[in-house]
Amino acid sequence: MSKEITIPKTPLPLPNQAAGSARMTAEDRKLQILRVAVSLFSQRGFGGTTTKEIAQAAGVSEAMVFRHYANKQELYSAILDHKACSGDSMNPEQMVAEALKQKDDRAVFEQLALGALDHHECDPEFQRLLLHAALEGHELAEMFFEKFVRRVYELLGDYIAERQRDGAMVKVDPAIVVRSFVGMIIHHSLNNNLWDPKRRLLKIANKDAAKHFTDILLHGISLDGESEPNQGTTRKVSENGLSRKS
Amino acid sequence: MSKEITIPKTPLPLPNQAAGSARMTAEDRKLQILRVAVSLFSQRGFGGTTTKEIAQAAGVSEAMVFRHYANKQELYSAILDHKACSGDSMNPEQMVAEALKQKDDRAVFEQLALGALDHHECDPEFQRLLLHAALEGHELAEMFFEKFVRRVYELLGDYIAERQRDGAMVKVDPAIVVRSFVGMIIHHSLNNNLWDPKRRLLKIANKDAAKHFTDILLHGISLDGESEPNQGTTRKVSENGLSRKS
DNA sequence: CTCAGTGGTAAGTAAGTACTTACTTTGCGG
DNA sequence: CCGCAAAGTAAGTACTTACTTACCACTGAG
Repeated sequence: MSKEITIPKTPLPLPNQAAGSARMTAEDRKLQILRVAVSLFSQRGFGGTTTKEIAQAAGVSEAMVFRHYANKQELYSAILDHKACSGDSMNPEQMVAEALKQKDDRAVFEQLALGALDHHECDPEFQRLLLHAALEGHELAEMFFEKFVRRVYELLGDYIAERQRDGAMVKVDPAIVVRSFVGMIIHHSLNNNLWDPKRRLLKIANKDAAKHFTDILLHGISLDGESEPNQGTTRKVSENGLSRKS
Repeated sequence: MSKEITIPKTPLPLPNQAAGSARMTAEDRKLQILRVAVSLFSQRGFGGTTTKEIAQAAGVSEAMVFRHYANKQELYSAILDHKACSGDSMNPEQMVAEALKQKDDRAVFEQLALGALDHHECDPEFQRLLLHAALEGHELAEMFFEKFVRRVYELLGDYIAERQRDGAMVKVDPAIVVRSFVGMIIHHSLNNNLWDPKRRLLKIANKDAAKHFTDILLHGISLDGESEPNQGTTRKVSENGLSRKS
């Protein structure tokens, strides 16, 4: 008697479209298997998903899974490939190309934020999949990091450096600024998708979130216009009460 | 022949202390099993870790694992319990109690950030474990959220609301400000522990990171002292070049 | 010395697991 | 309508998994 409980196994999410599962072309079936596998892997992870479950969810026998994908690992890789490279993936460069040229700081950050938030919202599986991959040390997590995250850091970092040279932003290591901003966005998505899907702590439309994150990054929340933030270490903003301006 | 590859399985991290594994008291052995299990679960997750591996890593037979923990699930829960409740856990309230009373904004945020960053740095297993738990939908992830995250949001949120009433901070929903700040911190830790342990994108001491995150939150990176961030939607900060002040 | 109690094990067991084989159905061009 | 390749399956195989059982060895109080 195995008492393995593993993960509460929701009662199988996809008996799939119209049950019967009429005969499909190989291509279609392959894609369909991939799609149900995406859903299962994102819910239970690689180790937590069995090929049998995938087959059942697709409405075919297990052998079909292995007809289309040499082994489980290959299916997993195919999924990550598909998710990372397929058209619906985000393209940050072109997304803010216009704003970058115009040096419209607000537009650059806000559009990027909104794009990311929307993307994560309408495809929450992606974030889960990626997290699972990263935790499991899958090479494609690394690939995603190299091909996407790094690009965002370079894109935004270069822009910030330029604006610093313009005298429009204080001179902090641009990477730190990027990390802060990306952190706000990713963490917010992660909260929405993983920790607090009911939005108990914060219920806010993506548009507003993007706007506020951008506000905070560009203006900060303090009212003062002090331009030299890196001074004494334990300086107190004010002993008591209002610091500056009403 | 099973071709299961699952996760590359590093060649077994812990043959453990001095091999031989002399006879221990039940209590000691139980704790030792828990400790090696922490390490394995945090690396491979629940589904990815076998009881056999745990036993081997502890240098005992599998039966010993089940003598001390009724089943795998119980061991997993014991771990999360232990991690979440044991003394080394963070206590945000007392950590910044002093600063809160003095209304020392900088100290409040910076100390909290530094505390969290240090904690995540010296116990990276915790973050991984928690992520795994959240992804797998384990109830103790929810518990952590309720008992810890929520508290931080209330603590910081209340403080920010107070400072807003003081006229010391702009009036945005405090929850958004908290989310932004927590986002910077957690995301930074996540980067260090999960995505970029080599610090290719950003190599920075926790102290400096805490300081810069606090700077950005409290002052923002723009030089202007503009106090009304929520105005027209697509306003451009400046058409070109410097916006305000040098 | 004895003998109960505790720390520990070897060797199971039943139910998975990934993956295979040998076979049957189906649709479609000729 | 025939033939045949491609879509599909049932029933394995070899092995792993969580968990159990029945037994051993050391220790120290009486």
